[in-house]
Amino acid sequence: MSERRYLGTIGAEAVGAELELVGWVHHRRDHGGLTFLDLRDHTGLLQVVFNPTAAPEAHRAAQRCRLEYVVRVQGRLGRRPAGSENRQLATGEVELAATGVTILSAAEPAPFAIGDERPVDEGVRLQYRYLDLRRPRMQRNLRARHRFVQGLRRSADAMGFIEIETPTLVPSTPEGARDFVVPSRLRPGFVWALPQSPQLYKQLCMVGGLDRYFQIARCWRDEDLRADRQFEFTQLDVEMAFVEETDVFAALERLIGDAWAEAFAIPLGAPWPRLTWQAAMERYGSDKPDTRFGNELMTVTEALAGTEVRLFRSALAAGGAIRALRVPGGAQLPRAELEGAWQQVARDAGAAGVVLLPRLADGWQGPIARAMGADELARLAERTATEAGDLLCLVAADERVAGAALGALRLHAARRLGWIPPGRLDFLWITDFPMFERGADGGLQPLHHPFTQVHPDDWPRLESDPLSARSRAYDIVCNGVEIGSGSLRITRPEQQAAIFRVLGLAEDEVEAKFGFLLGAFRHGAPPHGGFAAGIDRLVMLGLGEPSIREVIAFPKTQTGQDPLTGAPTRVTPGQLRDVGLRLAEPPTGPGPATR
RNA sequence: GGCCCCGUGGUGUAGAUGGCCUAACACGCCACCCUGUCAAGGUGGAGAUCGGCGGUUCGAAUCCGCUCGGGGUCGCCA
Repeated sequence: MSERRYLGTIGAEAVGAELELVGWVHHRRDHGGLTFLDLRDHTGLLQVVFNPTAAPEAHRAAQRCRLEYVVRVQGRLGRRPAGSENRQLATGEVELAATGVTILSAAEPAPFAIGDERPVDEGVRLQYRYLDLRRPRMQRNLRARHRFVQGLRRSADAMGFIEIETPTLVPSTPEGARDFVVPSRLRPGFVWALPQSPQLYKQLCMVGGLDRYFQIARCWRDEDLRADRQFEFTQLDVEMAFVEETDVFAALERLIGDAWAEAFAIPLGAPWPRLTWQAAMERYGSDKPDTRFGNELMTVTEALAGTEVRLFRSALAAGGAIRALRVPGGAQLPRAELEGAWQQVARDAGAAGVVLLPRLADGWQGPIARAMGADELARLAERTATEAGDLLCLVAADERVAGAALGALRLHAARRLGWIPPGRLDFLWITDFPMFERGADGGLQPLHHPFTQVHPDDWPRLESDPLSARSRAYDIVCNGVEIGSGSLRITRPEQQAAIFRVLGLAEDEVEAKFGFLLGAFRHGAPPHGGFAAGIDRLVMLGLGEPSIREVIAFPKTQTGQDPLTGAPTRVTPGQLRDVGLRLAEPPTGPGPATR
């Protein structure tokens, strides 16, 4: 074939040309005599007309064409007869009068309609992903993703970043997420891990004098999947030497802003608002607040300090707080819904429950309101600006628990009552995260990672009161979705040693796990910091998709399987022998062995 | 591991309170008719025992239990 003409680009200027075109049969309209085939490629549709008197051979061949056949057609491009133009179609002024057609590939009837946006069961879509990819949604999404990534690359290049590929067979570390482990054939009994992030390598790049590193990095985490989480995902990974927070912020705002403009033709604006972690927790009960709407949380502990209500009194006696969320217009919600779904939201967030106080024109409703004094209710109304018609939600508990429950209710109310303005994008930075948190085992663990710098004001009390120490870590949040996080890194050995002491890591343990990094820092390490942003989530947001699976070509299901290939598969005895492994239990369930 | 939702021909759906469901509709598929349609039209046809197994019942797609699959979410994701 000479020069390929794409179907969606063919217009009136080509009228009279002899063309040879290829594509999929999108629609077929057989009038017995005249037969129309709509030919499709990724650029659009073109109508091909087969006339039995003008080209009997081609017409007969067209009768055999079915939907989704791949065909090559020859003919002359003509203007459509007056009155038969299709204004819905970009190429609707013209049509190809076919003189010949070749079936390049026949097609069985598709399990679902290709040219139709109607929803199809996602399991079926994934099983036939190659057909799903032909449909408008995935075509649009993957092309937008491509443009987004190209935008990132162009922008990074323009700012002097260089793209480095770091290894995907890396040492396994027990910290953080569960690793995907790869057995090592040449050292039986030893394993590789797939990287959860290129963190340590990019820091080594800084020591290596590369100055500004970036990578479109595939990362793996063997944890349960969600709408916004897959086993493997792609992040924009960035590290910069000789920088402070503001430099990293500016770089990320520009990178994402440039890519956003390129993929979605929307200017994001900059700089993005910054909110400390403390303020986010107080105002939204979340470290990834959805700031597209207000309705912030309030604290009413003082207003109820002298309360007789046992529920409140016992929480206060235990050192807890009473926090509040006002739901304007919420008093009309059915009692059954409040006591059902709304209570459930609070319980799922870890609270024992939520006190739901509808305020009507004739006063507060519910048994707890009746147990409260009139002055108490008046103070509550004043403090929270609750008016007739509103619903007041109160949670009395540990401050964090109360915040989490009301934060969850705030999101629930927003979806239920339509508080979220459509089309809005609220990017913001969350700063000043705590350095440590308590893990499930009661021990301290880094909130970000142990190479994060401590806030300069908090070094003095790092070891005496580690939980109060802030770090120089920061997140990007957009519309309540965590987009990514970063930090300024420690490069001074004595600071790093202090962190490891707080974490209770023995020196030989540190040496075994991170000796290579600490060694590098003894050879002239520039101060540096960076960021990692989830590309799947960014593209999902940009497209308004509800799940990252909609922007990933071949995703896994929630149970971590690929319905298309059947992976994961069993392993043959030979494969196991090669890598020196023996199965403790035979695998159950279906699934063929590979090879 | 917990909680919640869903599972009817190839696809999408309908099938309150169990019997009139020997399961309906739309699209798709097959055949025939039809020379200007474009979600073409017309006529006819094939195709599901209601995810699977077990139970309750005179009787179940409809009720119960278990199980499998899909999805949401909590835990988990330094």
